[in-house]
Parts: sequence; structure tokens; C-alpha cells
Amino acid sequence: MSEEKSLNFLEDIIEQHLAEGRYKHIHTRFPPEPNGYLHIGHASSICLNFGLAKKYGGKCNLRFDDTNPVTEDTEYVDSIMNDIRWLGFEWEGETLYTSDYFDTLYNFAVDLIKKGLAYVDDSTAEEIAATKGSTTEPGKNSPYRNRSIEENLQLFAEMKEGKNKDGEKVLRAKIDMAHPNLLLRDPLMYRIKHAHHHRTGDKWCIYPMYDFAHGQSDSIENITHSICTLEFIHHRPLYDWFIEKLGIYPSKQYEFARRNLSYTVMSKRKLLQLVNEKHVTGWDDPRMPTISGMRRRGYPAQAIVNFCDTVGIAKRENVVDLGVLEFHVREQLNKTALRMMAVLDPVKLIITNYPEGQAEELDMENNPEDENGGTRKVPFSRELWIEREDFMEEPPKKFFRLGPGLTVRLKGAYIIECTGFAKDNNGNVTEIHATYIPESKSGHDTTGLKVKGTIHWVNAPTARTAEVRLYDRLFKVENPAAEEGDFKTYINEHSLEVLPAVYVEPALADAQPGQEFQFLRKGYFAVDSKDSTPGKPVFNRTVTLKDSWAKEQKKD
RNA sequence: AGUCCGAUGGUGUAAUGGUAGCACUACAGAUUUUGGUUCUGUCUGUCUAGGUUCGAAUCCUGGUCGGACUACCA
Repeated sequence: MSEEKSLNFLEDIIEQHLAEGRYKHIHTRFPPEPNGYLHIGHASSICLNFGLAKKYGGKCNLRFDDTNPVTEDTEYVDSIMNDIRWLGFEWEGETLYTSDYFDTLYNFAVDLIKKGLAYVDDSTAEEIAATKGSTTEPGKNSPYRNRSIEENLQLFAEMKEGKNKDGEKVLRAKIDMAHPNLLLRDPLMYRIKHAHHHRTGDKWCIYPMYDFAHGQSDSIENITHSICTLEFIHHRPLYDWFIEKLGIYPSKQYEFARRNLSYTVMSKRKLLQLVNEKHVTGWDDPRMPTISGMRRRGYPAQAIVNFCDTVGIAKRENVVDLGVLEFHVREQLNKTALRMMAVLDPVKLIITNYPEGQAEELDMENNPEDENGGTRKVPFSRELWIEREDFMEEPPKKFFRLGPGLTVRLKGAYIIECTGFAKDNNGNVTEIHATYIPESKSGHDTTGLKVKGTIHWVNAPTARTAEVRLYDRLFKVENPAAEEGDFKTYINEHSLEVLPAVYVEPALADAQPGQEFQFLRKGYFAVDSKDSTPGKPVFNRTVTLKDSWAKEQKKD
């Protein structure tokens, strides 16, 4: 039997509810506001809501929380749906929008007015803020708080009809201006915004606030478990208050702590700033923690899902190490990525005893992790490109690469011995000379020799070039949002390094956008979906390989 | 400083009054035609002071520390 998997606190609650018979089936929802692109934090919420529904045989809706027309746009709606599907989830039935409920919500508001629980307030935003009180001081009642029901009905209807300018009036719930929870000090339900809505157009000029839309929308959809992040915890009494006073289906809200990732920021406001101020090329810049950025970077959807699953959820503050995400990315890619050879920082290697003009094609394994991966032909001849860092004039003890007198195997080819090298006037190595052992051919090696090192290479005459983009973490500090001052001062100015023309083996020239490879010994690379052109792929480094040699060197 | 939430190795998360476990990281070793992968092993933890109990990470009380709330945003 498989070992018992422990439950998170929400699964505990749900299993209890199901056991008690409180619900026959659960119904969750993912409720993004279409005002930005989804990021890894949303992925967590998506995996949670859709995952819970799947696990317990329930349903999960997708509902766009589009109550603020000035920040929202269909561009975001489209990207959000795309991202959810890419992650491998599908929502129940039609795509839902809070804006579909505007009529119902309006009637709910009228109902509360009739019950004497809501009133129209002519105060300005400043006046309302000033009379709100503070965490230690109670607030003061608005002078408009005791208008008659008839007057409120009349005034609210006029608000809807557009008789007022923005900000002239609001509708507020009549609760308690001295309540210790500031959210319950007569919260705003409706405000006037003469703005074009991406779906309802100009039909409305009053829009419900989050608190007068979210719980009711959940209720309308018969959501059993409305899961949101911790900062909404104070809203829960209000969520319950509206539902109770309206007498509608009692959805319940549960909160969990949002996930934070080290070396990046997660708030939409900050991400928007990075985009607008051109610190990145867009929402889908491969350095962004957005789903679309990660997709473009080459992170497999399954890796993101696995990451969310293993990190889990709880109610305490957290910063998850980026290394965990990268582990899952490598875990996936190791199984699927085709191995190829590319030389990022080239130096010429000449095999002096290999006849000039001779060439051969060697069989090379596509993926040692995949039995059915097959092989491909890779051209080989006297002149090759190898990695500059694979040669040292005066190699240290445990350097298992090239240096005068040292031997290595050329991956999939022959064992060679370094016999010399040439330098230019500045002391830079310009070419390396070696002799090969014909009997050591890969797969037909009769020499019995054991060499410590194997290096990758690209045949010089047939090499193609491609642009490679190396990415590093976007920020220099673990938790930019928690540091002093502007988070942008912690941006890593070396987060992108462009190599305009690296040498790659010929097969790579035909790589298609979205394809993922492992460049042997250099990392995983994905073909950029935006900037690649036919025959001219651009490769994004998804993640490096683990490098225990680099680690070893750091110790000295 | 009012109200609310939280505190378990470096990180994240389990243990629901009864052996503090898992994953990542780190470290050591084995295997390896990628210094990759794989395999084996090791290190490191219950914020604090009391109390209840045969027994407390868990329950109670006080303290400490961290976070959220005072938008016509969500």
C-alpha cells in the first residue's frame, strides 16, 4: 500500500464537512481580478481550488472578479484563461464574471436599504476617511446615516441612473461606526464610476465594492468553500454579515497564507511597475514570476504543479526558496529534454592527427533517461569548438578536463590527449592542439583506457550559430519586498546576459518554439516563443544543471 | 499601541495528548562517456516561562517575536 499522505488544514476541514454530511459535494472557485497576469502565487491558489475539487469529487468555477472597470481589461481575461489551461486545469461550465451579477447585486443592495441596513452617504472620500476613526479610536456617524428608507431608495436609484458625478455619493452598509474591526464601520457597498467596463460597457455607472460582490457571488454560485489569502481574514465577518442579512446561500470563507518565492516580488503592483518602467520586457519576460514568464522560460507546467503540491499550504508567513522550484523544473526536464551540444564560450580545438578533409558522422544518444529516446547523427572532423573553461594552461589537481598532457573523452567521439596550444599577443589562448586515439571511438572502444573527464564539443565546419539568453534571479536579495526603501534598488542588473552567436550542432537550427533541450553540461534551454524565427532559434536558459565542480571551486 | 492571525532544522511542510517525519538545501561516499542523473549515508528543529497530565509540538495562562487591518483597490 502507498503511504498515507498527510492532509493540509483545508483538506481536514473539508473531510470533516463531508463526513458530517454538511455538504454532499464541495464547490470551490478561482476568482482572479482581470487586472494583471497570473503569477506563481496564483498557481498555488489554482492548484488548491481545482485540486481540492478534483480530489473530493466536487466542482471548481472560474470567476473573474471584475468590479473595478478602470483597472481591468479583456487582455488579462484571455491570458488568465490561457494560463489556467496550460497548467492543466479546466473550470466547471461557463466562464463566470461578477459583472454578470450586477443586476442581482443591485437588487441585493435595494433589499438592504429596505431593511434599513444601508444608506446613501454624500460625504466626500476625505470626510469618510476622517470619520472612520483608527485602530484605537472609534469612528463617528455620518450626518447622512439616518436618512429615511424612501429617501435612500430614491437617492440610490438616482445614483444608478447617472444623476451624480464620480465620488458625489456612495452607498454604505449601516453596521457600527465603533466596531473594533474597521471593516465593519459602515463599509462602502457601491461607488460611482462613470467608466467603460470591459464587458458591461456603459450600462453601469455604479459598481459594487469587493466586499459587496465577492461573498454574494460565491453565494449565487453555491460555493461551499471560498478560499482566499490571509489578508482577507478581517473581511470574513463582513462576508458573513451580508450573506446573513440578505438571507442567501451561506458560502463560507477560509484563508491560507499566500506563497512567496525568494529573489522575486509577487505583488501585481510591483510586477506592473517592472513592466511599465521597462526593467523587464513584459509580463511574459522569462525573468518574471508570472506563469507566462515561466512558460516562456521553459518551466514545464507539471513542474509548477508539483512545486505547488510539495510546498503545500498553511497559515503562516513564508518565503519558499527558489531552489525548490528549480528542483522540480530539473526533475521534469531531466526526463524529457533532448540532449544536444552547444558551445557557449568557444575556443578552437585542432586534432592534429585527424586527417584534413576527413569527416564522419557519429551516433549520439538523444536522452539517456529515455529508453526510447533513440540516437542522432552528429558530424565530427579535425576542427572542433570546445568550451573555453574546459581548458587550463596550468590545471589544478582535480581538474578533469583539458590541459597540457591531459586526456579527456570528447562526448560520443574519441579520447584525446592535449599536446599543446597557441596564444595571441595578449596572452589569450587561441587554439588547443590534441591527438586522438582512433581505437577509442565511442561504442567501439578497444583501448581499455579510463578517462576522468568527458567534454562536449561542436564540429567547427558544420556548426550553426544561435542567440542564447542566460537568465539569473531578478533580485539580489532574498526578499526584496521586506527590504528598506524602494524594492527596485535591489534589482539584479546582471539578470540577463545575451550571447548573440553561440555554436550549436546543426540539428538545433531547426528547433521549434517551445521545444526544450538540455545543452550537455550547460543546462536546460527552451526555444523562445516570441523572438525565434525559422532557422534562427533563440534559446532561453531555463535553469542550469547542478554544478558540483563550481561548488568545489568556490570552497578554495 | 486596539482587533485579528501566526510561531516546528537553513527553507517549506507533517505529526490532531503517546517514536518529532517528509521534501528541498548542505555535507560525505558509490555509480556514471554530462563534475548531470541515479543510489547510500550524515548533520541540523518544536519561540519563551509557568500550568494541566502517567505523558505536551499539540491543551491552558503570561510573555516575546512576526504579520494583517485604518483604499470610493481586490
